[in-house]
Amino acid sequence: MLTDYADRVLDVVDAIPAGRVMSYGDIAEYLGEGGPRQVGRVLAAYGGSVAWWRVIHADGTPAPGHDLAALARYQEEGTPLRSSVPPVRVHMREARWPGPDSEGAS
DNA sequence: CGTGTGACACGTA
DNA sequence: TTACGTGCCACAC
Repeated sequence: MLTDYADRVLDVVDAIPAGRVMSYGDIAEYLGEGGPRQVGRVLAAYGGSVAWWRVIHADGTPAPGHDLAALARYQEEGTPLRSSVPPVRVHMREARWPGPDSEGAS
């Protein structure tokens, strides 16, 4: 059963375009509720249905245990990386995505 | 109902 | 740059 909050999180993650990423805190801030822990918990539970690798820490490091899988996606998606080997780090300054709002923004 | 833990973030050393 | 401590919220025990 997907809670309303989980549904919002998954919706935002699914909206992240290839080559772009968002931090847990960014998503929580975009939704305006909960916190980075809640976002992470949702992805850990239902992340299997979304591009969880596009959701990473504020440092640019992917989820622990899946850093290699995420790395493969980044190389495939063309995500700007600062480090191609562990500790895998995404170039947040360039890859950070403002949110779905930027798609229809004037 | 108290304690521990976690796919986090931030400040400071 | 890494390491440590603290605040945050939700959940398992």
